[in-house]
Amino acid sequence: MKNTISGSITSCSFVGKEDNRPVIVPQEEVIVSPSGVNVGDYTTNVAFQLARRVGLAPQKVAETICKNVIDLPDSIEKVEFAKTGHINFTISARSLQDQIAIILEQGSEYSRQEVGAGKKIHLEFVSANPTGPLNVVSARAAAIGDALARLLGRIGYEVTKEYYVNDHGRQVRLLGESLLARLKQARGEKAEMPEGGYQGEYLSEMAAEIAAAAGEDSPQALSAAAVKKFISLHRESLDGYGVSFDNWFYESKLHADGLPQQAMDELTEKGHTYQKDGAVWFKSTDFGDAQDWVFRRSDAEGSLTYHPIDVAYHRHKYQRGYDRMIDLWGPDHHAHVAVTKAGVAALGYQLDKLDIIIVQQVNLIRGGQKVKMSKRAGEFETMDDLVREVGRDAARYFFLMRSMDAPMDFDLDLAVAKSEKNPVYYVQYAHTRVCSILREAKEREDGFYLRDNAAPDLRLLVEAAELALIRKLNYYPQTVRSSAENLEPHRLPVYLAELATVFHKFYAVCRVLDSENIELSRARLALARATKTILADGLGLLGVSAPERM
RNA sequence: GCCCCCUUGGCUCAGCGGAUAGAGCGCCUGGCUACGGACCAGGAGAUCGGAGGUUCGAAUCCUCCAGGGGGUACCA
Repeated sequence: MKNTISGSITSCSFVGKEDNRPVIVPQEEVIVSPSGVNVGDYTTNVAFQLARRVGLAPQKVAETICKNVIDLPDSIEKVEFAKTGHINFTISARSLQDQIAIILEQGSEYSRQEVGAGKKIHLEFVSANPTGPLNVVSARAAAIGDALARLLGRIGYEVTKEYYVNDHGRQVRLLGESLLARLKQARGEKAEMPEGGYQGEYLSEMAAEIAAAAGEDSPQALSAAAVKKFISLHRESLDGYGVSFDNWFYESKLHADGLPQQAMDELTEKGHTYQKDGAVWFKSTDFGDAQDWVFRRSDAEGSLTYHPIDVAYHRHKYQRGYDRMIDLWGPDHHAHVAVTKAGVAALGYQLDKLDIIIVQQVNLIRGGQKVKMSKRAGEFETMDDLVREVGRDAARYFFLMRSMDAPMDFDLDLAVAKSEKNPVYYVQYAHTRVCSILREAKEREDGFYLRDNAAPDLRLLVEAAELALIRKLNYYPQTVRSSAENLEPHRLPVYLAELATVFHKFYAVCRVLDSENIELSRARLALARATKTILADGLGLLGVSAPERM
């Protein structure tokens, strides 16, 4: 609908001053939604842009444009200019009413758009190390990544969700050594944790089980068994959270194919590395980074650090032919964004295809106090703990409510509260209410559904509350699109909360089931069902359930 | 030191260069003989961290400053 109006504006012309030279309105993004004042459904600022070019006041320009608008689509009831210079468009009631039939017919396809045109997006998220349970930041990233994947899919992208598994290298070896130490300690033998080893209590708890699976007590066998175990635990946690991945990519595969070494050699050949202190450094400062990084250690084997491996991994993504790659990383990887991009650029790949986004920290708040999460055993909250405590719906909704680039306070008390204070219930309750009405309609003798086969007369929906509700429904596709395109899934919960509000207002004012007025009841039932469709679809995109009863 | 993120009512946050900056919580008033009161109506409460700049127009873009957070390993 937005496009239709845009089309009508771009095709109208403005006659300039003395020379009568027609000035065509620029075909830029000129339509914006009105904010604040209730002036119409769409507004445009073209008059401001043209004012200077033609040497007239914006209001005069707006007035002239309004008077010369031609080919106004039927969907627009009126075009007005404001004294500020804005030109406002109001969608006709008729066109709004028709939206209901469209929503009911299209269902979740109502928000389907083809702006992605089948382009392939690679979305990597969570990618936690298989050395411990998933934490709350992983839970945040999982909620966001999963919602983004659905949103991008909805607007026509082909999305691949990938989980990168660090199953190779130093931290894996360390994990095996830590386990061995724990095992020995459990047997009463004297054993020291290796330097920088994994202290977490979960390791002691799992040591015996892992040892049994490993079959032998070598660090190698133990770490392999532990990695396997943690990967399956991660998978379980994510399953319980409703998040699945299309692909689990193992770092060991990169090594098996010799890709990190190859990337390293190539960077050296191209002159992007240098020797210092016995190590090989990559000149990432040449590509805008704040510092250079060691890529090959000075140890006896000349082993590679994490960075060239990650560069190789990203090159592998490029080679797989994605049009765009999006990584969601935790705040602890902050400094690595620049070096990874630098490495990719040094190998000659286009950086504009790659977005590395940092999902910021999560502070758990209980009783108004920050929950302390030290690295010491048992003192950090895992993703499973969180989900167990607040439930999957509240966890996902809370994470998705907030913009991902700001650290967030997660109020545990609010998330568990089964009350009006809890934002996720507010939205779900709207859905439940519709379901309740629909149940009632079925049970009643009035035959709201079965009176006849004719479609309900949507022209009966003329109340302000009814039209306001349809207006909000009509706005849904744009919300989906902007959430997806801007990689800002939090816009959707904001919208859903607004939709719930408009519905609750409608509910307060407009009785849906009225035996005295069957035709109106049927029309309002259609509106209620359309609302249910959008609420359920929106919640579904967020991975949050839309309950029939609460 | 350097890099990144954040700063909007008492609190937690929306806000897409445009009109009178919006929600929720908390606080104060009201509202169920009806399809679920986990709801609705109304009120108080904001010099959008500060100073410059760009612009017809800035919470939004740019620069500087301040405060908060994170990072700055030959760990990942």
